[in-house]
Amino acid sequence: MPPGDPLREQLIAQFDGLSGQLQQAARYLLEHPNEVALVSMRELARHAGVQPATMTRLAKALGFEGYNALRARYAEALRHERDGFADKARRAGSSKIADGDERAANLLRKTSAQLLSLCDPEPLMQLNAMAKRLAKARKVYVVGLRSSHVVAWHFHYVMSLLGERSIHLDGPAGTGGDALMRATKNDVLLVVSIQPYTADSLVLAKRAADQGVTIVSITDSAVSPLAGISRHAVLCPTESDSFFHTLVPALALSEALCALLADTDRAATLDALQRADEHHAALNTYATLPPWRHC
Amino acid sequence: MPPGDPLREQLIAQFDGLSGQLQQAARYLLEHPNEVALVSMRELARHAGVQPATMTRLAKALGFEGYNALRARYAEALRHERDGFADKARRAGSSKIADGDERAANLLRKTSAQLLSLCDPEPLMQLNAMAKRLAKARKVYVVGLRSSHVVAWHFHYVMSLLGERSIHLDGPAGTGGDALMRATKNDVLLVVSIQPYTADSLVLAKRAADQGVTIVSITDSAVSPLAGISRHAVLCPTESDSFFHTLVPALALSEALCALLADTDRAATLDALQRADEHHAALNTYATLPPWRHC
DNA sequence: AATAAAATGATTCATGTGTTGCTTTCGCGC
DNA sequence: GCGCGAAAGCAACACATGAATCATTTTATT
Repeated sequence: MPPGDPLREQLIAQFDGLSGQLQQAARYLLEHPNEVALVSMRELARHAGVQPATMTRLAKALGFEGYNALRARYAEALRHERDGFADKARRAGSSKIADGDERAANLLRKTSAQLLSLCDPEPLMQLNAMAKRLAKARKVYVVGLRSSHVVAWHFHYVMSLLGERSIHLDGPAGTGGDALMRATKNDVLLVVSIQPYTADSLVLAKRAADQGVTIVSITDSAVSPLAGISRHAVLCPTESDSFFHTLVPALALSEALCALLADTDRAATLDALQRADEHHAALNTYATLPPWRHC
Repeated sequence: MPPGDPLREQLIAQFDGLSGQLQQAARYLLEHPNEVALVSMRELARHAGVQPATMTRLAKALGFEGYNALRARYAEALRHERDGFADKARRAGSSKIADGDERAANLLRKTSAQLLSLCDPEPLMQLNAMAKRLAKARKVYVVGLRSSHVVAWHFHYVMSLLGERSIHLDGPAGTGGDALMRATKNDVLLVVSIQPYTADSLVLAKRAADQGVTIVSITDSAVSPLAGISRHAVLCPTESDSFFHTLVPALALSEALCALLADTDRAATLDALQRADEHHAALNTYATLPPWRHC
């Protein structure tokens, strides 16, 4: 559909070689590219003032297998128009890549696009609001079970470098939720859960909500069980071509959240990192020095 | 399709009153609004993991005459979104994006680009080679400490769904590395470590290498201490504008690795997932069903 | 525990779809 | 005027689609 689209160019290039009815059909495609995928061929033909068969013939004249192939091409253009970079991304990996490499490349490209989709105004707004709410909490409890453990743990780990406000609800022998008993109305519970939602997470969140604790969540849908009870919910895509859902967008959100929180009090952050640095230096935790030396 | 769309709101509002299959269908509509008008009802139902009839029922539950009316509504939204797209792009830089929004967007965009950079031939090749090596290992030991715990744990979690070849070197009271004592030359140790490299990880890797265990690693540099002793090393970017290094690319690599491994024996994978599914169903682990039902 | 009610799955059906082969029309040189 | 070839219209077909119906399972209620 955009002026630079290769199909559009082809249509224009071949136009003069087409004849009568084909031209009329082609003209309609050029002028109403978005209609193509949204209505049936017969209806499209009616609008274009052309016989249905002409559309089939045009498709073949353009080198497509049949009309459906042409239609699919327009549908694809519609899907990816929002992010015009999609073509760029697709072309990027077009060089000589091996059989199995293509599989991995597709997974990574798709995930990359999902991260970009998080830059839409809506998730950004929620993320920012969540950061503000977390910043003024007395304590921040964090829970994320099973696959979501990845995100919850990472959030807690980073926050624990910055202070002692974060409490990870993840103890052995099922004691994970116990710390919540001391939660107050000034506290916030960050719940991370994506489909399939772990039952324990939901129970814990519900209990906390009843206690008056503010719930914020990183989850995957506006109709997630968490979205209803959350003060703020950031929605992240999780779809993947593999058999499990991807956690990469959720983790990226967690990192962004941590960055925003660290920004709210730069002085305190630097001070905390200084202490952490000294601590780890004394213990020889690291084989090389932490990287925030030169910030 | 936009967050404020009345149909979307209605869908969310009515969601709790819907039942089972209807909810699953509704969820798919919410998460893939642009697909609705672009594919047939039956195909949509397949993607949503739902019977075709369910889509008809959902349409009527939402007050539409039939599915076609619903579909027309989505088609209209698609048409209008594109109209609105023009001026949205026009005032893109100007409008109300809060200060913190830009910060988060920058982080996410940068991370997204880093994922794309993993689609270069070099990392893909390494990743594929690593997957092949892991596929024929007797046991796969996994270690990743501190921030890298995120990646190591995720890899182990997914692999544990697929079988019992994976062993996570992460026990309490410093016993994490003990399992390595039983490692043989037929085993592989996957080490995840980025700067600053945790000393314990390196010690463990060195010991394993001396035992004759094959080392593969996800790390951040060709001159990482791990790269030298690794049979295969996938390098991932970790740079971030925040004070900590990003783990998102490393996690994405882990996911891709898992997908490649799952692909090597599809039958076994599906069988293992079936078992996992039954297990969790019996225990009521999840509040909703795992998503791989309809693959 | 038994029954009713609702939800889900499977089957069937009428309709609309894209396609194809055939007929008709049109343009053009002889 | 007459054939000739390409383009355009037409109608029938095979097939997929959305919807309606009935059977089965699940869930709730008494």
